[in-house]
This record gives sequence, structure tokens and C-alpha cells, in this order.
Amino acid sequence: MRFCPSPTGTPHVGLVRTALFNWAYARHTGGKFIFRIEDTDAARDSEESYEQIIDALSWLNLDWDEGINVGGPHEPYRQSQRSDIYTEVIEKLKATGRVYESFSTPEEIEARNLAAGKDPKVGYDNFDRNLTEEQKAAYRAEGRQPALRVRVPDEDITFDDLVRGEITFPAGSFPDFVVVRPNGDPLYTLVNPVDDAIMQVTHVLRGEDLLSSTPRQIALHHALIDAGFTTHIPRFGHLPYVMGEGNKKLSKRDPEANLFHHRDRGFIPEGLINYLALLGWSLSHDRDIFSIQEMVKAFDVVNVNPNPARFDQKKADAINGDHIRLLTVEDFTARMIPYLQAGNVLSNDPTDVQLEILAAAAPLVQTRMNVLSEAPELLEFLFTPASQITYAEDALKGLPENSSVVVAASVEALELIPEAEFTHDVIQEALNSALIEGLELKPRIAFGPLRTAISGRRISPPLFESMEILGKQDTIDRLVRFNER
RNA sequence: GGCCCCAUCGUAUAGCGGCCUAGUACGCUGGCCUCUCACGCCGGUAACACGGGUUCGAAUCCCGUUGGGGUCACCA
Repeated sequence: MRFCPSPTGTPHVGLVRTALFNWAYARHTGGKFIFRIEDTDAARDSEESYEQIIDALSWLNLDWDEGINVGGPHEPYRQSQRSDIYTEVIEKLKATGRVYESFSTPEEIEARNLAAGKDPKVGYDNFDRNLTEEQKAAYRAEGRQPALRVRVPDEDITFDDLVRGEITFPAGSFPDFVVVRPNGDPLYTLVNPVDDAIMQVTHVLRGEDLLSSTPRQIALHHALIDAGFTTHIPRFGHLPYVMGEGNKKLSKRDPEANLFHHRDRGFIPEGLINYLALLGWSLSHDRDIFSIQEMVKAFDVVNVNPNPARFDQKKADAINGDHIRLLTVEDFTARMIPYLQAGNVLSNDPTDVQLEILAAAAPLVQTRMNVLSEAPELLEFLFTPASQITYAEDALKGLPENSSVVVAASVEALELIPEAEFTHDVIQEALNSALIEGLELKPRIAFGPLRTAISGRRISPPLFESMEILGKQDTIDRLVRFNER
């Protein structure tokens, strides 16, 4: 198996899903996973993008056995550094006659099609297939350099797609195609099959957009076999698209196409991998939450669904939330920290007191989040001094008339609790008898004002537990301040 | 336009000739739990694109139609 992205732009979820399926299949079968970079287009490739792809795979814990940064028997693994290899391959291919020199320019090809009364879209007309040495010499005399084209066999090309079954492209459905530019630069059309051949790749899993280029690659593989570079043609499998809203392919412009957008929102790798796996595959008929290990154990490409899948943010969030709940509290706590720092709730170097508060609060919020970026909003009040609590508008609006009476009665009741016994169950008991029984209030009426006084919000983690974390003094300060506002 | 791919609830999918009056999850929704919000639990909603075959029997196999998508570069 191999994963061989072009480093253009930020990593796309479709790209990551392709990586995941390749990786999972390699792990499932015990095969090798090769990571290679296809950077033959200097104009579009960037070093930044290259690093982002590595960042993405590392974040998701998709490791590779051979390739970038880990080496292997076919180094180097960046195509921009493999020119010598391609030069040699090109020479051999020319010698076998499977590749020929073509002097036609795109303009000339179009003009010939027009002159013949054909749609210019039919493309190259195989004009230069049988040029004589004299004709070639004449072109050269004009100062022209030839591109190299593969002579495509004059017969149907059939292959058995791993996810779609048998697919046949009729003879003549595509013309001889360019593999090397006139200046000698090899193109993707050459380099991709060549490296797959040299690196002994047996299974190619890639996006559906490459389906129609597969017969060309197979033609080239045959040429490579003739030239002695390999003995077999890999098996191909074409994964369905990941679509966005409506029926459009998830475009690079859509924010949810960007892997790092999801990381920034607080997806954990477990959750994102689980969701991405569900786009075209399923573990079983009645379960869609699973670990990567379970996926590896069960994953087979032949079970991949061939139809395109829409990316559903709500479902993705729900899956992530389930995985957040699966984390141990300690793990969950640690993973929240960067998001709390990003939200300016925690300092870059949290104090022991802050960490203690966080540890106490974490279990209260673990069931209240789908993505980790919800943490700052939920926990901020615990790290804010009583004097700086601000009250949200919707929280104040929903309060009953007698709020100040309720709060005053609460202060009275809480004052009676010894500091050492200021725990959530004691607090609850005290408040229950003071407000529910004493003032004969409904719980909703009684605790609403307290929640706002403590957290400034209409929605918060459980009230009594929050009070316990804040401690007696801070709790009372907040209540008093609320009544003085 | 040529060639290729795809077609089950709104979404993701289960289904590979009888277990299907079509299952599960998300979503939406009613309820229970409950100090808010969640979590959890119980219920509801909603689909085999259409038309022909093959067969005792079709969501499942075949053909056609329609619809969607891709690709036809000296990009990848």
C-alpha cells in the first residue's frame, strides 16, 4: 500500500480518508504502508504543505513503514529527488518503443482536429506515432524539442477495481498521452506508475477522480514490465468522493474540508478517524462507534461502498462526543488544556491551583461536550475571580422576581456550613432546606439565580459541585456581589 | 459531446434472491431522569429513483430510462 499526496494546499479530509483506508488496509493485511511525496510540479508544491501533511498523519497516529523521514529500500521518497531514476526509466522506455517523441503542440493538435471537422475535445490524434527519422530531424532543425508520449495499446483495457468490480475502457477511448515534457521534466503520468512499480506496490487505493486515468497507468505498467522494471500490475481501488452540502464535492474552500479546522474545533483523533471511516465503510449493522484497532481488525477494501458520501458535521460532532466520553478523565483533562489556553482561560504555564480546579471540574463537563473548543465557555467562570464575573444577558432575563431574596437566603444558609464540610452534598442539603423547604420554592426557581450568580451563565456545570470547587468564601463572595450589582 | 462511475429514510449506512410489513446511527421530535445544560434510558418520524425483464419469489441479478458525478492538460 502507499499514500502519495502532492503537497499543494492544506490537508483535505478526503485526502486524509484516503490515507486512513490505505493505512488500515495495510495494517489489516500485514502489508507495508509506504509514504511518498509527489512533488513534480514545482509551481504548485510547497514546503509548508509538505509539513502539514506530515503533521496531519502524525496527529492521527497513522504511521508508515517506509518513506518520508523513516527511509527504506527505495530512497529517496520525494519525487523531486528521484530525477536520475526517471531519466534511466525514460531511456529504457524509449528503447523498447513503448514511448515515442511527439513534436505536436497543443495548438497544432487543435487546429488539425478543427480541420478534420472534429470536436477539439477529442484531443491528441496520435499524429507523431510513426514519424521518420527525417521528419524528426526536420523538427529539431526548427529548434523544437519533443515531448514523450506513451503508445497506448489498440485494445480494450479491463481491470478489476477493488471497490467497484470489473471496469472496461474500450480501445480508442483515450489517445497517446504525454509523460515527459519537452524540457525533460517527467510528469505525474509517468512518475506515479514508475514509483509504484519500483517500490513493489501491490494495491493502489485512491480517489475516484483518478479512475479514468487508470487505464493509462495500466498501459504504462505494461510498458514497464516490457522494460524489465517490474513483473506485475498493482490492483486498483477507487474510493468515493467526500461531498459537501448539496451535491458538490467538498471543495478546498469549504472550511470543513480542512483537516486542521476540525482539530482546531476540538476533534480528537479517535473521533475524527471514526467519523471518516464511516464515510464509505461500516464496521457492522448496529454499531458505529469503534476504535482504530477494531477498524484495523475488520477493514477490507472490498466492503467499501462505491457511492459518494456527504460530510455531515452534526454526525461528526456526535461521534467525537462519544469518543470524548470514552476517554479517561485524566486523558480528557490533559486534552482540554490547549483549548483552554487558546481561549485565554488558562495561562501558557498553568499553576498548580489551576490544574487542581481543572481536575475537579473535568468530570463535570466530560458529558457536556462534543468538541473540545467548548471547554473555555463552560469552565471560564471557575478561573475568573468573583469580582470579574460578568452576567450573560439571557441568564439575567430568565431570573425570577425574588432573585435577591433567594440569593440572600442562600448566603445565610451557606455561612452556617463549616469550611471543612463545604462539599456538594452538604451544600445541596443546606440549600434544599433553606430554599425548597424554607421558602417553598420550586427547584427551578430556587437554583436559577444561584447559577447565574456563580457562573454568570444560564447554562453551567452542576451547581453544587461548582460551589464546592470554588470553595466557601468565593461562593459567598459571588452571591453577595450578585445582590449588590 | 465521447468515455467512465454512482443511485436504500434529510444524512451515513446494514442488506450480497426468501430471515425485509427494510435494521442501526446522526438529525428532527414526544417522554423519563433532573438544580440548568448535557449524558443515559424509552418511544415517534422517514427510504429501496423510474420502467421492463429473469425467477415460485427481487432492495438484492440483467436491460433500458432518468438523475447525479467524474474525466477528456506538456496539473496531480
